[in-house]
Amino acid sequence: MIFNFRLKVFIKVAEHLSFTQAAHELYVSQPAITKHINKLEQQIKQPLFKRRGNSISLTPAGELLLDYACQIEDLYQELNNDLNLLQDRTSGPLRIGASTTIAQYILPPILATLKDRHPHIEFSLISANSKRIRQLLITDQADIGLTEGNTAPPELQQETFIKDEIVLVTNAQNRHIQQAQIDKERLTQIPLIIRESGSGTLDVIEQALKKASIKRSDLNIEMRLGSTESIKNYLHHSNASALLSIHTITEELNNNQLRVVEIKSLPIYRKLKFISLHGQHARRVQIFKKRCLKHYNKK
Amino acid sequence: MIFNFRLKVFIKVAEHLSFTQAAHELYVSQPAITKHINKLEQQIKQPLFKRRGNSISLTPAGELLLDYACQIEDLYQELNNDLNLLQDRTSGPLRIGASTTIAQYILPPILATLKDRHPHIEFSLISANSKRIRQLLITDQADIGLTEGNTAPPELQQETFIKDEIVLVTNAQNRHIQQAQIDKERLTQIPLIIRESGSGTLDVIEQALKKASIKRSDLNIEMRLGSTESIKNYLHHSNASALLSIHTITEELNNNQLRVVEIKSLPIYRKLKFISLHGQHARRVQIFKKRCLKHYNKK
DNA sequence: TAAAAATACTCCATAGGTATTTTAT
DNA sequence: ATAAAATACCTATGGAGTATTTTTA
Repeated sequence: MIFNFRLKVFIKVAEHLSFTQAAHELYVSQPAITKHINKLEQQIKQPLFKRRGNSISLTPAGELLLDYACQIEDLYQELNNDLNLLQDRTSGPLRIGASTTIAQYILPPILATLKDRHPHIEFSLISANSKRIRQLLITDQADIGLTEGNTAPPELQQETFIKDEIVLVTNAQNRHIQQAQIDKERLTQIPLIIRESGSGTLDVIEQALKKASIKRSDLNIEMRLGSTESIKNYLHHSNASALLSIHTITEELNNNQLRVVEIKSLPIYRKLKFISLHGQHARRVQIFKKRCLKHYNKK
Repeated sequence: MIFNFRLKVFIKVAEHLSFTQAAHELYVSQPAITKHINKLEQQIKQPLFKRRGNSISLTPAGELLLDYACQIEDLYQELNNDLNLLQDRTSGPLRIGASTTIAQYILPPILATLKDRHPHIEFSLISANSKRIRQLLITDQADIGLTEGNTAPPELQQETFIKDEIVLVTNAQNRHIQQAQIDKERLTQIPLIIRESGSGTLDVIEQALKKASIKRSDLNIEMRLGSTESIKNYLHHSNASALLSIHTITEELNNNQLRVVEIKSLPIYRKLKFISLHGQHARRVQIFKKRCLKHYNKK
């Protein structure tokens, strides 16, 4: 990916008429935006925005630049597409960014198959939170991202990968919960282990509970733990339960170490998505996506 | 002026198929060019040039990039034109780069008139050698340049300003040369003061002498001095003569301090030129050029 | 007074330089 | 052997960050 970041900054600011907003979408600080715009104004020797303290608008020079900047960005876009097509090889590096759960539980088997079929692709997997993944894509430090389907800035293309389900899990020997199903009122009595706040998984859970009119204070939260692995290990020695992505416990379900308890009329779903920069059509990326989808469709 | 220097580097290298040549024309070092190209290749993840030790050629990716890069540069060009038209004011900064003689003797009166008529233009005058002036223009540290008409890279537009004449000058009281004319054989006997080697003035002199079949060793060089002012001061206390641009001695001719001695059939002329980046159509630049030309035409 | 942009400062990565080595004809 | 590009190393500038201040609706 080759482009002019300063122009991109300008376009974003012009689109939103806000330095702060642009800063968020480009994952840089607001003073960084200020400096880019100042530099541009200095280069063209005239102001691009009229500043009115807490709002801005484009000057005629700004309008003109916006027009050209868009054209230039489009050219860069096209260029990058064509360059990707050209190097369409099944060899070379592929930098995948994935949020923690996906990187730990979903991708490893897929990557194993892929490496087998495409030994010349050099996979590298970065795991980080969703925001950081989006940032990696925008700054061209990753070729493809996999995260929970959060809102993303418009230059990021989203595509559904799979549905994920968050389920109630207990130790398979748990005698406090012997049914395969419970109703949502019962849920509030069960001692629960959940992830620390800030986790993507916890966010979805809270949203679903809200829909079902359950307040977080209604829950009987026994403990918050920092990782899925910690939670699973805790469950092995406790009669508490946890809300976990179904994908994180396939092993333990097969071994009969853990057991899923259905919560009647409270399904918690989320979509896991591929995200990539528009025009990211490199062959390796396509191969990767296709394999991911196939892996889950054959089941 | 706003553009992408790295792309410009690539275009230059692609045009000449030479890193070294591109380095010269862009006034940067060869390793700098190497680094730019490497960076580009890294960004697009494929080589742009095939290196064969002492020659290079474009890869298909290189051909593709060249195509787009030219389009992008053209857009930047147009953009800059339009921006210049927009800010067409008779106020603001005007950065002039001029070679020493021009900056010291030719521009001051012109700038005085101009400041009078356009008090809102903020003139700044940088004096340096011709090469440095060209470099200032290319790197957008000057808006307009004035130098002796040397060869310049193709992105610099040249336009003749005035003809300059290098003349033989002596102290007005010099009793060793009383004629108004001498022939070129006599020239070789006269003790001469000239500029140090490297000076643009000296270059033209040597070329003219060569044409007249006079070797430098034929001349009776009494001393080399570092500036025109030094030479003039020397002449005031000596019976030596000097070859100086006619423009540097107008004052002393009026005061009858110095005297011009014509050398028969050995006129030494050079052209002084405006140089600017193509598409430098800012109003202030036009005003400046027009005033320069007018100043000399009215005479 | 509250929201947004500007400023002050610190830090690090990058672009540039010079000197030298490697490479392919 | 030579011409050209690559490499090594050093320096300075610019871009990014955080914390804070200024501005105006």
